[in-house]
Amino acid sequence: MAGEAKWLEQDELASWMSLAALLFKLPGVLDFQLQRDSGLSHFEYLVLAGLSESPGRSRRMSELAGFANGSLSRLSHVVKRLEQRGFVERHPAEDDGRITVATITDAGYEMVVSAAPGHVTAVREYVIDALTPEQLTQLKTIADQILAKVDPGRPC
Amino acid sequence: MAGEAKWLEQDELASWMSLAALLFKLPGVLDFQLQRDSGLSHFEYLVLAGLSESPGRSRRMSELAGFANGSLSRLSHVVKRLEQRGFVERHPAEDDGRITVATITDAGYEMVVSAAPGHVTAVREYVIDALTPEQLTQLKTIADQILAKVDPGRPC
DNA sequence: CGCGCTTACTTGACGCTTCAACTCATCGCG
DNA sequence: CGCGATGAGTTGAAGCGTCAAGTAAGCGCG
Repeated sequence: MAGEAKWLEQDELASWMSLAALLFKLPGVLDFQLQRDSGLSHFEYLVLAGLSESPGRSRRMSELAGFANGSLSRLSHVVKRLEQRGFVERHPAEDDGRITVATITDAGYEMVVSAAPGHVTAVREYVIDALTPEQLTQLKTIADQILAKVDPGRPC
Repeated sequence: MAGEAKWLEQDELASWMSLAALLFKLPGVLDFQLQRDSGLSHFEYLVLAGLSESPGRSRRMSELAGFANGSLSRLSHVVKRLEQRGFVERHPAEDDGRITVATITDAGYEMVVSAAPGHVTAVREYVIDALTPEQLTQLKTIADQILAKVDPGRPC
């Protein structure tokens, strides 16, 4: 690789270690809470939440995949499982037969509604309450700056 | 769930969304870089890096699992694959036959040495260079505070 | 109007992680 | 010493994500 790879300074390293630990642990506890209290993976939750907020409680697959930050293939598998569990339905769009529209069922809707408060509470407990309002602002700025480097072509 | 689940305020939500995006994307690009340039997953890298820095380039399995933040079972599978690739060796400890000691081979050592600069460069590019020194300090403080809530029984 | 190209999704196979069983080795205690 | 309990790792099956290939519907141009 690069012949000139500068190792990290002590305080850079310390910051990175803290961030790395955060990157590893926070998703873990949030996933765990959802799975334990609602039997949903985080991705499944995002899918159901996305549908529940969409007009007609429906959305086409590729849009939904983008919303949930996953590949179309992944979404397809997940939606198949959610359909078997009775939380969503799939129908081809009337005007274009290539398009599949996923719709959340009443059972699915109740599932999100019951899962959401616990999830929000967990986010509040672990993140929001741990920080001062000022730190929250700093965090947003920091995260956005890193994201701009990581994924330059994204809105905001 | 909790009857009293307070939803997030607008700016809380915005900060959370940025953090959530970061949590999702940053591990992705870092993993991708390692995989592409060195053919190692992040976990494999951690295992090899952990061994390369240990006295005698060796460490017992359970210690190594803790270091790499993974289960013993996961480590066992991974080390088996790394052994098949010729990067590590496993031997029972002389004084206690229950213990397995993993040792990195020369090939494995060269692999970490060649992988490390690219990884460090990626961290620098995506994280360090995106922030001011002051923000790096803020980030460490923020991450540590969240981690204290998430995982109260951890050093520092 | 028909034939190839593109779009939108689905499917199957493979690899990795997890979970629960299982195998040994060692320790404690009578 | 013997034997159950505990500790350290390993293994196999099951589930999820990814990648590549497959299917089917629309579009476009001769």
